[in-house]
Amino acid sequence: MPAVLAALGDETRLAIVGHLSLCEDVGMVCGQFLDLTSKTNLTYHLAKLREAGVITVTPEGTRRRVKLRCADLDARFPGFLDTIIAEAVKSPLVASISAS
Amino acid sequence: MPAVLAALGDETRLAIVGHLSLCEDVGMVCGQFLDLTSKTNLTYHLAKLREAGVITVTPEGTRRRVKLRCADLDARFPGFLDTIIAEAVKSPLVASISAS
DNA sequence: GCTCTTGTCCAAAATTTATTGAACAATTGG
DNA sequence: CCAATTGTTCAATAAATTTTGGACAAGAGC
Repeated sequence: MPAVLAALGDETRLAIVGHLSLCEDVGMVCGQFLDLTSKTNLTYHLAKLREAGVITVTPEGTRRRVKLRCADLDARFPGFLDTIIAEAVKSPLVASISAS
Repeated sequence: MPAVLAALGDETRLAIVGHLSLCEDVGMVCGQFLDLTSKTNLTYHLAKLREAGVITVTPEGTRRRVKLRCADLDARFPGFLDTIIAEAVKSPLVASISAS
């Protein structure tokens, strides 16, 4: 739990989660978050989220599909994710991703 | 919101919140958390929680009474605090405070 | 086999957080 | 007033996190 909170307690990662919540089923590809930060740094942040159990990253050709682990999180911390994403989507950083 | 998450994404502070949730109305006095860390460091962590809007600290003679801002947090992030403290109270650090 | 795209890995640098210790305020109670 | 209690402030250190750049892996398509 502290790990999940720490993972989400960062503007960049919260923006990623916020945006992932807008396309739960489809997920996204790492490159779509390049407005937020550099490619290398993105790998770092996504690793943090993955280690905390917040997202899954599955290879898909030369890409990687990133998805929010909604069901798992809701099972572990009921209601928690809903509150988080309700706030996360308000971040201006989320809009910056959508716009591109 | 990121500030709140960052504030709670720390074992020590989460333990403080967990224990405060056990005595919501009465609150606690800083000295009661000295099992967790040093006096100086406690001032630091409590400041973090206060700045994030998680607790209030009111002078009471030579002491300071620390309280969880349950109502305010629930108004800002409905359901959030409940999930947090449900997990926070499980921390062994919370038990270490109770025992003393 | 090449090349392009998409990401990762690694080591270094920059930044932020957390922790410590010594000295200092404020209040209480004798 | 004096001493004890309770915390704070400040500057310094330690440690963890974030960011960067260069080189590299792995698949896709020509």
